[in-house]
Amino acid sequence: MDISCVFGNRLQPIILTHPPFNFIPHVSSTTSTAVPSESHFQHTNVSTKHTQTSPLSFKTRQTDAILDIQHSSDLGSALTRSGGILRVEDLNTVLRHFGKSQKLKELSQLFAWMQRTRKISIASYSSYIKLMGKSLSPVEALKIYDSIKDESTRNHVSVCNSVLSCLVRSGKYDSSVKLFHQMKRNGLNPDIVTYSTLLVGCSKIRNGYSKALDLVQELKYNGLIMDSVTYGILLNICASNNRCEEAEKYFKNMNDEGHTPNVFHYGSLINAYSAKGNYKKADELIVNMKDAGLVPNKVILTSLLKVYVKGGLFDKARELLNDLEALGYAQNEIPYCILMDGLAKAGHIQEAKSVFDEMNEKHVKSDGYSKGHQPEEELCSSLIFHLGRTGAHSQAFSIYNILRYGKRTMCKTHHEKILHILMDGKLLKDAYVVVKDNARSIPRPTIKKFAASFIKFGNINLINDVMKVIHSSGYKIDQGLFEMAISRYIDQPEKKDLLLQLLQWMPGQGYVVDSSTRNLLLKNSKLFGAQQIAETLSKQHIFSKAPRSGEMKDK
DNA sequence: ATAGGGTTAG
Repeated sequence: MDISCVFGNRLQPIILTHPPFNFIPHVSSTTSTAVPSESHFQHTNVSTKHTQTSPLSFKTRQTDAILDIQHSSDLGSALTRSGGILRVEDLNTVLRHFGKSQKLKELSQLFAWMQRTRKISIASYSSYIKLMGKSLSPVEALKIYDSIKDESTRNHVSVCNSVLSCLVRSGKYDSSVKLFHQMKRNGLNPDIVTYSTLLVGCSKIRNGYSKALDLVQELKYNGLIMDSVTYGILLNICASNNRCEEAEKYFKNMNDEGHTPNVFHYGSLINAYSAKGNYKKADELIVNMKDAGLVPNKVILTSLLKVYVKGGLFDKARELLNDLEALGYAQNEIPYCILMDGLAKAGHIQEAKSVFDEMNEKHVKSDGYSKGHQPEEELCSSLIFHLGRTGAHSQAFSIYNILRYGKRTMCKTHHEKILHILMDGKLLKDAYVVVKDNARSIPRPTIKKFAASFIKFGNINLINDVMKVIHSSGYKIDQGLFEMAISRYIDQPEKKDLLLQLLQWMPGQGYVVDSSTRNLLLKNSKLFGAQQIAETLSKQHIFSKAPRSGEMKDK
């Protein structure tokens, strides 16, 4: 079989890295385990002193040899010293041990030694490919597979299944399907492990549900029997694709076929119910689960919380959250987030806020499930969104501030979002604070909208400050805004000083009033003292001419 | 002897 079909080009055989020894993998499923133990000694230089004088039993010496190889600081000499006494099965155990403890160097060194001394079996290849695929790139695992020259090893189901799982694990669904077809073309009979592996692939892709159904049909057609693992994967797929009835059907089938469901099977089914908020069925399932002697764990109860929230049973959900707290299952933000978000969406803003406050009081932490995510921030942002949408502008702002002054870094887009909410709520002074601190992270159109609304409706005493702040953030103030500001001052002539201040500030920053604003000012100049206005405007005029004459001089 | 699953968060 040629794996190159999977990536389209022929992969470099691994042989190149270990030149003279591993050409002929001298492996077949029959010879590997049938090697008589005495023959091991001809491959290595086992210390004669050890083998002859040791009073220990052969079994004990094997155990010692395993420990020697697992813990030696020099694997090469440990293998020379202790490798000979061991059977292939023992070496496979050590191989898996190195894989489990992430000792990659030792893992490949031992495998190379096993190839060289031909103490290697199908199981060694299956394990090695699986372990390498877990920690290294799948390409590396494929190279290993490609380097296998022995047909019966290459075409072995468990070896192929290992490669399949490497592909699936690294998200290469299409490649895994290609390999699957190649396997069948080579006359290999896929087994239930093959199908389960491919089903896992279906659970990781979009629209995997119908592909999963095809595979189930095919495996049944081939006379294979679904087991509890296969059912587990299928239930998972149903739950995440909103296929509640189908999940129920598979759950029933597996029971009928004599497979006892575990917490994960129950969990998937509850999860399927949670999408629809089917609390009656979920409650019933929890009862069945307890009757079966299983204890609902944190994940199951959290899913149940989701069911209640989705079903609108907020009192029951609140009660369940208390239970979760009592059980120590509410140490991360997830359950609070579920309830809060449900409340916020249903318009129960005050209740959502109180759950939020409670969560903060309890110093709930992120527990690593969030993998680099910032769920606390996400839930805040969701709450801010819902609070803003339902008109609770100042509450939204208080949550923004918790985020802002919390230790976490926050996403720049929050500034813009809260700004819109504050403007909707006419909380312009708060909006001003947000702009002042974050002007550079806010897009120009939003700045413009803010400035316009502040100039029209904000505190008149702060208009000039707003102008200065947005200007120094790099925003070029347009005539429309100046005109609005000046009209506002004209409406309140007692703020004449502020108007003059603005007019005097403008030319220094390269701004001049346009002719219509100028006329507006002159028309109303008696309100402010015609003399002063005229003087200030003429200064602007001089400034406006100055840069142009400067340009001329340069030429 | 080897290969396949494991969950919560719009």
